[in-house]
Amino acid sequence: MNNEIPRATALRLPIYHRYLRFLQNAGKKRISSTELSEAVKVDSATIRRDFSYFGALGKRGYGYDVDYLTDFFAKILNHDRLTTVGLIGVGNLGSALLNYNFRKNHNIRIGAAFDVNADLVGTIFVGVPVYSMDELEQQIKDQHIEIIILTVPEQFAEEIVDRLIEVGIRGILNFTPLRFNVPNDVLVQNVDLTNELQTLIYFIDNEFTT
Amino acid sequence: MNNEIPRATALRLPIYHRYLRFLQNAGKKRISSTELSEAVKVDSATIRRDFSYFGALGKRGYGYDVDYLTDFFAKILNHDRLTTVGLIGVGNLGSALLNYNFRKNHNIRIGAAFDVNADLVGTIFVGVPVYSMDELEQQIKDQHIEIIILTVPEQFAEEIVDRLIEVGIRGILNFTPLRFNVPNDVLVQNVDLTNELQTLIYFIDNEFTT
DNA sequence: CTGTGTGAAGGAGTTCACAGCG
DNA sequence: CGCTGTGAACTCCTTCACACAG
Repeated sequence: MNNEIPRATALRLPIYHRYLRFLQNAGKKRISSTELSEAVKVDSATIRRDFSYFGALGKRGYGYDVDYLTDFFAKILNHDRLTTVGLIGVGNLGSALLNYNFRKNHNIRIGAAFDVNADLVGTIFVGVPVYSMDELEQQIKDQHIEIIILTVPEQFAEEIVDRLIEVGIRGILNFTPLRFNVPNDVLVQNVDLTNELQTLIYFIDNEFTT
Repeated sequence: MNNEIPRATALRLPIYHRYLRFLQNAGKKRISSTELSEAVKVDSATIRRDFSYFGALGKRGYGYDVDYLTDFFAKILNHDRLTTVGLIGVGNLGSALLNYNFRKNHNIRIGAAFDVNADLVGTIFVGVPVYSMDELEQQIKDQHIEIIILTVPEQFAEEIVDRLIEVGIRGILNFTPLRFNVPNDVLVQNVDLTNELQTLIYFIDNEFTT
C-alpha cells in the first residue's frame, strides 16, 4: 500500500495533513474535497485521487471525517514515532533552523548539531548539544540519526557527504547549491534559496501565467 | 522567445547558470551536455532540449562555449540589472536570510527589512535598514521593490499579503506554511522547510526508488 | 441530492535514438 | 568522428465528467 503512492501525491501529504490538523483544532468534523481544495490550492479532483490511493477514505455525499483523516495521515507520515535528525553547520542558517519549530508539531527533533567552531562545541544551542566534527560518526550511531540537515559552506560539503554515506545516513536535507553523487539508498532533498529567488524573478520578468 | 519556455526548464536555469559560472571561473572554455549532466544531475538529453528552447546555442561535434552560454543565461536571468527585494519579519529565519549572500553573486539586493519589534526598527541589520510595518508601502514604492521575502509568524501573514497585493508587489517568497489567495499577476513561491523534512522522512520510511 | 471514487482523456516533461552539421 | 538538436515514444500527473453510494 506504500510503494504505489505516486511521488507527486506523497509531496502533497504534509500539506493536507497540516491543514487537517488546523481543522481538527478548530473543531470541524467533516470536510469535502472542494473545501479542502480552496484552502490548500490543489484541484479537488487531484485531492480525491490522492486520497483514493490509500483506499476509500471518504463517504459519498458526506465528505471526509476530519478526525479520522488526520489520524490516518499522521500514521502515514510517521508522526506516531519521534524522528531524530542531526544538523551540520551552526552558521546563520543552521542557527535559524535550530530555532525553527520543527519539533513543535511534527514529532521531529534535532538531537545533535555539529560545527568546526571551537567556541560552539560543547555548548547547548537552543536545547541542542553542539559537537565537534570529530564526533560526527559516533553521535550519528549513538542517537540513531538517519537524517542530516546540511548547512555548511559549500567547500566543505562534499567531504562531509562522503562521511555521511559511509556511516549510513539515509537522507540529507541539503542547503548547499551542490548536487551530490550518492548511492541510491540515500535520498537528498535540495533546498536552494538563491534558486528560489532567481526563479521567482525570472517568472516575474517573463510574464508567467497562473 | 520567452513565453514558450516550459516551466520545468525555467526552474533549471539557475542551476545551469551557477555551474557555468563555476566553469568560467575555472577557465574552462567548452562543455558538452554529457559533462554538464554529471555535474548538475540532469539527463543530458534534457539539458540539450532545455537549451534548444533558446535557439541553437551549441556547436555540433564541439559542445557549448562556456563564456557565451554563461553570458547568455545571465541575461535571461536578469543578472545584468540589480533586483531589489524586501524582507518582512526579522526573526530567526529572517535574520539568517539577511546574512545569506544573495547579493554576492546574483545581483540581488535586500534593500529593506520590516519588523514589528521596536528594538530593531531604525537599526541597520547586516547592512539592511529595518523599518516599522507602518513604513511598508512607502518603502516599497520608494525603492521600487517588486519582490518580498516573507518570514513572519503565520498568524500575521494573511493581512500582510493583502497589503502587499494592494501596493502592487509582483512576487512573494513565502516561508509560512499558508497558501494565499492572490490575483494571477502576483506570483507566490512557497518554501516550506517542515514539509521538506517530512517529505524526506516519508520517502525514507517508505523505501523510495531512485 | 451531494460529494466520492474513478475510467478515460488530456497535458506536461523526460528520454530514446538518430539524422546531420561542423 | 563527436556532439548537438529534435521527431517520436513514453511516463507521469492532472483534470474532466459521471456512475453510484449514502
